[in-house]
Amino acid sequence: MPRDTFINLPDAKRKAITEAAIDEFAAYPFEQASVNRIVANSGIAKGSFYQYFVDKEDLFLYVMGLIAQEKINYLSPVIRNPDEHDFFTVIREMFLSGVQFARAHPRYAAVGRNVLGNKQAPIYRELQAAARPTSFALFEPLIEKAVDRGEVRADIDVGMLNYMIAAMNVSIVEYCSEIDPQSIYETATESVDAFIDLLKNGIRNPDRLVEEQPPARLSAES
Amino acid sequence: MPRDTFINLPDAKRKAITEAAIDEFAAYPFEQASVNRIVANSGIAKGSFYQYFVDKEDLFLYVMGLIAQEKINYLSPVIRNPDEHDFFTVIREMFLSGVQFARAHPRYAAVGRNVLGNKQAPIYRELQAAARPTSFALFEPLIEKAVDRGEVRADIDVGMLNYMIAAMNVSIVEYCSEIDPQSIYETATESVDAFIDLLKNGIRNPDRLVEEQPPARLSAES
DNA sequence: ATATAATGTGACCACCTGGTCACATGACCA
DNA sequence: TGGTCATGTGACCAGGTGGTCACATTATAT
Repeated sequence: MPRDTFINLPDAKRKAITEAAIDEFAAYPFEQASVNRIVANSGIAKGSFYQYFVDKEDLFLYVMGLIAQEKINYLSPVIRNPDEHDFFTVIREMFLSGVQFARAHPRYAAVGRNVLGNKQAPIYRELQAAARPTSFALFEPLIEKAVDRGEVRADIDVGMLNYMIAAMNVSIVEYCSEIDPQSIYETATESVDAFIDLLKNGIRNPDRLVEEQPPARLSAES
Repeated sequence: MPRDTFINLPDAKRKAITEAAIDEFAAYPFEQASVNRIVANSGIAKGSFYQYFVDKEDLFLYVMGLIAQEKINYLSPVIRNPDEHDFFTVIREMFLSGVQFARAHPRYAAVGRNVLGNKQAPIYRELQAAARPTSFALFEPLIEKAVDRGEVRADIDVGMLNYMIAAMNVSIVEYCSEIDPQSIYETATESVDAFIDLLKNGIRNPDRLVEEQPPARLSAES
């Protein structure tokens, strides 16, 4: 946690520091981020920095907190009340919120990407330990409920689907910002819908005759 | 490229250096990897290192070359002759080869993960620029051919599917090594098959009556 | 045995890192 | 005005970085 001296700082100064920190953590993963650059870019003295934060990590966690809070603002009512909606509607909203968040706050998204890489960095494990329980605990029951409702195939591996959807949630943001960096809203929506459709219906041609269905698993005598 | 002095080195010494380098790049991303640690762990003098390699980057690219070559060995005949097989058979083999490679060479896989994170690091962009053309150029036509053959839905976005499959190829390795670090062969095969099944058929319950099919895209008046 | 070339070596370089600390500055109060 | 206390400051620290270089060692060839 930042020290009181930081909290009591004039808004302009506090903002300057915060902005410089976000820039730095967006440009470099935690280990490579430089306190020297941050203080230089925010126009404060090195010594002052350590009166505001106990650590580089202290600052980093503070920034992550800002990001998390802003991210929550992007969760639509649909996601907050997931039980009242179709499963695919919920994850569609989730994907969309991710894409929109990344477009509205590209620097925040960059920070997130930097921490999501380096998964074996100690700092990641700390964050993960804190955040995972909530995210996973919230989502798995959602899938189970979707199965109960008959929206999702009953033979699905819940853990695996959970993992895959989480992975897709990241990939789709990457994909959208890659094919259309300016990210027109409609393009993103179309991409998300296409993703959802793939997830929902699969990519197999449904018109195809199912002659050779049995040997779906071949070449491995396990 | 390593200098001749490195190529001409006695096998034991060359191996010691290579091993130490792999360990280092598996433990740290390129920027944080330390030449000092590498020379210490391989028992050579700092000066000697720079007679073998021009750079830290030179060594890194050498190691990446080793990994790429070993990875190629894991590509089954099915992948080498993709046109002769069903599309889903090909990507099944691809996923499997990825999982098996990661199990057989965990350090290599760790190096790969470290470079796949830090996507904005200069070193990544260099590698990507070199490797992407081949990987993408090879795979996209495969999807197109699958569509022509009627194996895959014709209304699919080829670019997106390509992206998604590439992303899944990474996620599934992560998933497999997470649920079963020792990675029994059968477990991995089952997981891959489950993934393929999801990709193929989607997660929607096919038995469900398609009453509310039309309003699949709702809540966005785009 | 001697000259020459190739290779091994670690002290050293400039630079950067996160973090500290003695001191300067300034605000507030008596 | 003088005293007290919170805040601002940058020189400084130990330690690490990638990379160099003058020199020692070894191998080769004459």
